[in-house]
Amino acid sequence: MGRSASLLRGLADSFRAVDGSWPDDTGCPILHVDMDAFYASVETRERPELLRRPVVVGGIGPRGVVSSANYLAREYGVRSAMPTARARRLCPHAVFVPPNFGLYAEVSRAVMAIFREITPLVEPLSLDEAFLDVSGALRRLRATPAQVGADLRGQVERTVGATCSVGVAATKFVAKLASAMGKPDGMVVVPVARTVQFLHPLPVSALWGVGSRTAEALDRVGMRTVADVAAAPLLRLRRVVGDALAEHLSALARAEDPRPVVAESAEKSVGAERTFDVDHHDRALLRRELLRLAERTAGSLRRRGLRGRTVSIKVRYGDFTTITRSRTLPVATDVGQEVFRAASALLDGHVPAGAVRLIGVRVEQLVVASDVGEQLALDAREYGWREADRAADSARSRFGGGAVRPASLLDPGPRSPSG
DNA sequence: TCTGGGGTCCTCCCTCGA
DNA sequence: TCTGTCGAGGGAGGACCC
Repeated sequence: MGRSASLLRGLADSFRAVDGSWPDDTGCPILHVDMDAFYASVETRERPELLRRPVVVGGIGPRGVVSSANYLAREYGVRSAMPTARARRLCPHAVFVPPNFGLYAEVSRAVMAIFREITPLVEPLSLDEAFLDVSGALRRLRATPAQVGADLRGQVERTVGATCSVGVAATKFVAKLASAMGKPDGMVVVPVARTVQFLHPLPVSALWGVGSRTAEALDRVGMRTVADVAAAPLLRLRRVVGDALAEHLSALARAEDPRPVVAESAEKSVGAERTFDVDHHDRALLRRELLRLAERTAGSLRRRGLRGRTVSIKVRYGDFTTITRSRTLPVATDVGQEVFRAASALLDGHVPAGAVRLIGVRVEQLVVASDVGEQLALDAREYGWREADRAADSARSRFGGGAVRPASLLDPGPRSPSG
């Protein structure tokens, strides 16, 4: 461990909750709760024989990547987003499991229900993490935020049999950093008065919105820590990362993050994509896959009670160059055939030939279906397809997902990691 | 090392109408 | 009638997050 790493470790330890005591949590109503190696934990819970074995959840095909790895697998260098093939080389004796998102969603619902018993102000970020604003619940619970966090951790473990880590702070950004420092199975509390001391030694990549590209750009001008960003004049930062990101990073680096915990937020787009096991040139095959993805996307829209106006397709070639093409429809739709027609026209008219690695469909500019009603502009053809889609949805809910599908999809299609 | 899938947000460029 | 400007909205691409 290098000097700066051990410095950070020492810093984290000074904020950690140990044996029922923790730093001053006055004015720290924001909790960030993050399940530890969530998918791998759920798999282990379902299959106790996996206990004490390295477990890797991810795509098991030749182009799969790791979604989650338990801490035993991480000791071998396995990380999420790593190609599964590399994970196999690093840890050949690990158990590799394909993801079961239905199961994870079910466990996630149980976890979120625990959070909502504490406060209605729960903002889920994904299946395995959420922000909670407990400021309104403290009096009722007769507890401080850190006590709420400690109780919640026990309750989650007893109810779903998996551990979580909690960050307690005055703002969302700091609470999120704190929970990451608490991992695994720990809690970190960042007192208001020590927030800057907590933030400033961290690398710029700790800032929300700084990935590898932005970190490189900041490094080129000598900004390597959060303290460097906090001290930088806004004009200089703007020149490096653009106006919006500069404002955002400068505020975060100075511990300013006024974003509230928002219990519900409207979805902006819905889509589906697929990476093939091998690259494909065949347009007929690509079009069939596009139909499958369009039907899946439209199904997701209908389940959510949404329709969308803009249909976009994404094509990634074998050399990883990626293009997107989009078209805005006159009226919003949730009909698979309508989405497919737009997507197919984009593929035929705007996508150069080549070896295609990935193809995807996305629908944007979403509106709530019940707000739209049956549009007057709807022509007889689309009305017919919508009725057909509804009948198919109802058959699928009774007889299973594969019960109804377009005739052109009756052949199994090209193989992929996701099936 | 060789890069999934589902998303959000930002920037830049272009077109169109006022 | 022609030209310039400005803002809105669409489209494309990229970075980022989990």
